Amino acid sequence: MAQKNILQYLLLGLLNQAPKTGYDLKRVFENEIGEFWQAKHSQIYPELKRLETEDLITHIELISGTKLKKKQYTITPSGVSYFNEWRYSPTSEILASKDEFILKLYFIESKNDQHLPAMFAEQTTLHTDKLTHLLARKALVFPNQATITANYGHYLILEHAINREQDYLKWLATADC
Amino acid sequence: MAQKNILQYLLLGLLNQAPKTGYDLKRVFENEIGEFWQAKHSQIYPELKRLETEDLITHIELISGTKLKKKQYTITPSGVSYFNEWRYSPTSEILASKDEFILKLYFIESKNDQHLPAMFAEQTTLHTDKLTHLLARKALVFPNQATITANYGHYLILEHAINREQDYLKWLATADC
DNA sequence: CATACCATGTAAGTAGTTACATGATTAT
DNA sequence: ATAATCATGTAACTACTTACATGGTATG
Repeated sequence: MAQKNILQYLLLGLLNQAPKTGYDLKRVFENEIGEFWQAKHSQIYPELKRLETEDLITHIELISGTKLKKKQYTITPSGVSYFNEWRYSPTSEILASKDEFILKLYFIESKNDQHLPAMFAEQTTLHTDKLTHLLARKALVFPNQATITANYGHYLILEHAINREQDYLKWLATADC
Repeated sequence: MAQKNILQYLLLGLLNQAPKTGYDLKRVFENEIGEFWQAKHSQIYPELKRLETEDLITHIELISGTKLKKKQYTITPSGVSYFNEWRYSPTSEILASKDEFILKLYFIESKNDQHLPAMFAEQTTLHTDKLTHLLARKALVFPNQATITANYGHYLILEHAINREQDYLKWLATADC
């Protein structure tokens, strides 16, 4: 995945919602959008610096407590238009999803391979755990209609993640026999 | 995706089925397993060279026509055991699927956003085309039960890809309203 | 005879991970 | 006081893409 620099748009989009620090952004990747994009702090901090040199964002320094410095980034007007350009442009390519389990399945030669049941059982556990976690998050973050309306995009993405796990589990159940 | 070198296992697994040239391998990525892993020839050829220095594969030179040289790679016994180690080891981590469309959705603020219908329509077209293509491939490659039995892993992976597109389309249909 | 495909390679660059490094604050 | 978390950064490396480069073969 070395080509489009989608990270920059995500950072701009997140800063377009509200000013944030690098650490705040890092946490968004760990939580809400982590299901569909990952970024470590070691990638986020340099990218924020680069975006600032491009005048797409600016920062001010805040002090937490007595001496802990943090940089709060804000999107600039040109940052907003650069973000909107991406946001409302066609999304033609379906980005690759890589699935190591499916690849291992590819090398199975027979329906009766003795390893198949254990492999399916393992994935079922894994995806069940993930689904449970996502459902718990949904219940926590969206307890009522007002919270959904206030964070509609986040809701959509979480719903999609839940849907994806449910379908994956359904496939595991039917494929394994 | 910079960490596990899954490509090496895929190359070994494919050579474990039968000896192949780099170009043969390149085509497998374009066709059968391209739905779940991608690799360009510029990544495949150097990796084959590396695997040979590790004594996991060897090659002989063949001549096509009168002078076109090609290298046919064969897996070695240590290559087979290295492959099997991966193949039958637990697959604990669910690898990230990156979806640019879902990320764009994340930044939608309201259910009534005027851009939503066009965005969903575009994705519906995209995934419908992909599904059509996959179904055509299935009909072509697996015309009868014998072809399924002979390439069971390939069948499983293609079925999963079809299933995934169907579920994605189902979600697009219900989420868009 | 030209186009598409077969066949192999390298170079340069971008994206992303892991590890190294440091220090402050909050909760237990 | 100690562990978890807040907060920011860089260095080294691996994975992957795009572009450059070359030449043979088969089909119409």
